[in-house]
Amino acid sequence: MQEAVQDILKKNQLSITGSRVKILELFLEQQGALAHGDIERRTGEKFDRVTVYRTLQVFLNKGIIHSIPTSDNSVLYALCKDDCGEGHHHDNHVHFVCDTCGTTMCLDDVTVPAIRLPKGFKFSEIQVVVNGRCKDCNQD
Amino acid sequence: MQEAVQDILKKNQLSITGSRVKILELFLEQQGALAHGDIERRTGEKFDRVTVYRTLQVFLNKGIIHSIPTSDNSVLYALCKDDCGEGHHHDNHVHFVCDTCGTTMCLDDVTVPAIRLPKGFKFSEIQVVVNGRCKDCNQD
DNA sequence: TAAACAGATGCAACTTTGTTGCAAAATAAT
DNA sequence: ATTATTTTGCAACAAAGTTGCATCTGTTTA
Repeated sequence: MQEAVQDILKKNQLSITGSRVKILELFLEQQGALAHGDIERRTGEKFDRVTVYRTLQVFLNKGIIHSIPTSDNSVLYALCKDDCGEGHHHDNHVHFVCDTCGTTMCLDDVTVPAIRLPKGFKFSEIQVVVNGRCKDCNQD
Repeated sequence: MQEAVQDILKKNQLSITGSRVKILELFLEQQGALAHGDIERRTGEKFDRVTVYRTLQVFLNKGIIHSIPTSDNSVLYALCKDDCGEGHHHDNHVHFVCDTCGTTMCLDDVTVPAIRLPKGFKFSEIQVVVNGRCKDCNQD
């Protein structure tokens, strides 16, 4: 774990600091997406709010994480797959929000379908967010 | 226009008040989606911020408008088609955000494709937001 | 390894966005 | 026209996000 974290930071030419390590660890040990508030809470408010914002911003810029638009318009972040480089992401997967347990996750195996746009429109990115009931919640 | 507005309000059993009429007019005379801030500005700050929030909330509940999640996580609203009733919407269309002019619009003719979810997952709603360059901006 | 540099952090102050309770005003019903 | 019901505006607040700056930490180089 420690190694993975340091690897990611080094690969992105980021200095290894307390907040970056801790926040990356959170993402690695968690399968779902995290909101800014989650991160503050789960770091035990050890870091300043501003630091968390800036750390997330850096991770976003580097393509380490990506943000997910949700229908209630809260901001969520999730780890990118390795093939996301600086500048542009290619998170070509569907996001799923469970209405029962509230978890938001990446469905890495579900690719975004092609969309036939009207004449004159050109797309650069397509976001698909599915709401429903996740695997775990459907077992009850 | 005036009639259309009053019609919509009556149909939804809402009293006809200044802010509701004005805000509905904004939506009707505009093809794109509106952010809360747009509405405040374009009503000339005639109405209290709180009133605008509450009016939008009422319109949402009644199914007169729907909200659109965007990748930059701002909240946008757009008029629903007539067949949206109170409680649940069926805005089965794709939303488009133009990266050039910033307009967000409903592509009413582009329906949301079926998504094949992994075993155990059940969907209730699917949101598709496409970023790119709109018709108007591609003519330049 | 220590000094020097660059970058990251924390703090304070502030802006923007959204919410709540309540009294006053506007709308609808009688 | 009067009453009852909604809606509105105000004030105060809470949450979310930003900026500038001094201080501290991590990295580099000698």
